Amino acid sequence: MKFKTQVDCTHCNISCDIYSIARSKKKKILSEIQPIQVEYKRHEIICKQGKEVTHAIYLVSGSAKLYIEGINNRNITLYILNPNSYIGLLSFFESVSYSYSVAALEDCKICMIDIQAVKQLYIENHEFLLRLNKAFSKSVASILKKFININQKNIRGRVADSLLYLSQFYESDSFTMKLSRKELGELSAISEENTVRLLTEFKNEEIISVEGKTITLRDKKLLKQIADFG
Amino acid sequence: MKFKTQVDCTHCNISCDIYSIARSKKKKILSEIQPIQVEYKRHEIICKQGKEVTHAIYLVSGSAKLYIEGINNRNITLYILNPNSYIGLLSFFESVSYSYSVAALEDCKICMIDIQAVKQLYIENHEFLLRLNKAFSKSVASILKKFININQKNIRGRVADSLLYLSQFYESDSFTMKLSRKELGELSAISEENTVRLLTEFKNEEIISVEGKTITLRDKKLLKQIADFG
DNA sequence: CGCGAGCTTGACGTTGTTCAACTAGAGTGG
DNA sequence: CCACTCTAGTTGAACAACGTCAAGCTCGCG
Repeated sequence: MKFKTQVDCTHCNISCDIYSIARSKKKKILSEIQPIQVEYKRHEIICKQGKEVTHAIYLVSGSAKLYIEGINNRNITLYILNPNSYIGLLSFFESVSYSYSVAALEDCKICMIDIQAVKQLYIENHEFLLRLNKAFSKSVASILKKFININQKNIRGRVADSLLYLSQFYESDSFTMKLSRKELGELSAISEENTVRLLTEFKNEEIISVEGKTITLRDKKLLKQIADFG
Repeated sequence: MKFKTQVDCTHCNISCDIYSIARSKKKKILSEIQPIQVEYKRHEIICKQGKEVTHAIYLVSGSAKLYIEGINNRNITLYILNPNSYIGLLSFFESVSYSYSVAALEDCKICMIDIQAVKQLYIENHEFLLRLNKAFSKSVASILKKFININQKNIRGRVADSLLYLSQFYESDSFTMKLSRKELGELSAISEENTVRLLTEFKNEEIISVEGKTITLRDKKLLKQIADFG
C-alpha cells in the first residue's frame, strides 16, 4: 500500500538538511538528488534489517519505530522516530546493509534520496557532515543509554524508563501512544505479558493512570526513582 | 602508578591521525596540540564513566577494555582496544561526560590531546572528520552487534561469540588472553561462574582447549553455529 | 608452611518467559 | 439484530534460564 511519487523539492516546505545544503551548492548536485516520496501505513516496514542501504531516508510525517529483529518475534525497539529525522542515519557512513528495521507506527510519509548522492554531498560539504555527525552522535548516545537500561535494570525499572521516555517523546505527562502493549514491551525488551502486568501494577500503586493507549504519569518523581533502580 | 610526560610528537614514530593531520596544516595548531603521555598498569582506569571529557585519548601500546559500569560490580565490556586506536571516540562529538569506562588489561601507554584542539581540528579539517567518522561508525556497528548478542542469545551462544571475538582480536585460533574469567564474563554480560561452567562445557565437548588463560579453538565451525544460536 | 587471588563446582533462589485460558471490543455477514 | 470471528489486552500458573551463595581447589609467593 505505497504511493511512490517523484518529488520536486523546490515546492517542499520542509527545510530538510539535504535539500537546503544541496541548494546552497551547485545546481548539478541538486538535479542528481531526485528524491522519491513514499507513503506507508501502520505496521508496514520502511526499511528492513539485512537489506542493502541504497537510499538515505528522511521521515517527513508520521512516526516510526527503529528496532532490531530478534529470534522468534522478540524484537527490541531502540527508539521512536519523529518527523524531520533521518531514518537510515546509523547506516549512512560505514555499513552496506541495515543492522535494524524501521516500521511505521502510524501512516508515514518519507523521502528517499540516493545514498551515493548523500555521500557525495557530505564528502564535499563540511557543514553537512558536521550536522549528520551531530544527529548520529545523539542517536548513538540514546542507544548506549538503552543498552544500559536493558542490561542493568529489572523489568520494573525498564518499563518505568520507557514510560518516561514516551512522555518525553510526546512532550506531555499524559499521552496517547501509538504503540500496542507488545510494542511497548519491545521498547524495554520484555514480553507483552509482563508489560501488561507492570502497567496494572503501576496503576494500582497510583503511579500512573491507564486508559487504553492513553497513559498519564501521576507520580513522575517516584517513576524516576523506579527507573533509576531504587 | 602513572608517569606523565609531555611529549614531542616530532620524535614519535607512530603516525597517529591527529598528528599527521595537524602537521599537514598550520604550525599554529601543531603547537596547540601538546599531548601528554601517560602510563597505566593493569587494572588501572584510563577513563571513568561520568567524568568530564577533557582530552582525546589515543592508545599507543598495551590493550584495554571499554566497559559500562553497572550496579553491584556487574560491568559489561563493549569491546577491547588495540594499540593505535582512539579511546574516547564515542565521546568526541556530542557528550560532555564519558558514558563508559576504560581500564588497562595490561600495561598501557596512552596519549592525551586536549579535546578542544581536536574539535578545532575536525571542524577545520574535512579529511580528519571523515576518518574519525569512519572509526566512530565501526565502533557503533560493533556495539550494535553486541547489543543483539547479549539480548537475543542464551549464555552459551554469547560465550561462543566472545571466544570468536577474541580469536579475531588476537588474530589466531590459539591465543593467550589478558582477561580473567570474570572479565571474560563481562564480555558476554554473564556471571563469572557461568563463564567457567561454559568453558569446561566447551572443553568437554572438544570444541575448545583451555589451559589457564590460553584458549584454542578446535572446532571453529561448530562454535560459530553455537554463536548463531543453533 | 600458610596465605590469598583466581578459578571451579554444586545447590538453591530469583527473575522473567511461555503457555494457556479468558475477556472485551470491533468488524462482518446473514 | 444477533451470532461469528478476530485482534488486543489481561491474568494465572508452570517452567527455564541465569545469578547468587557457599565451599573447596590450585598455584604462586612470602
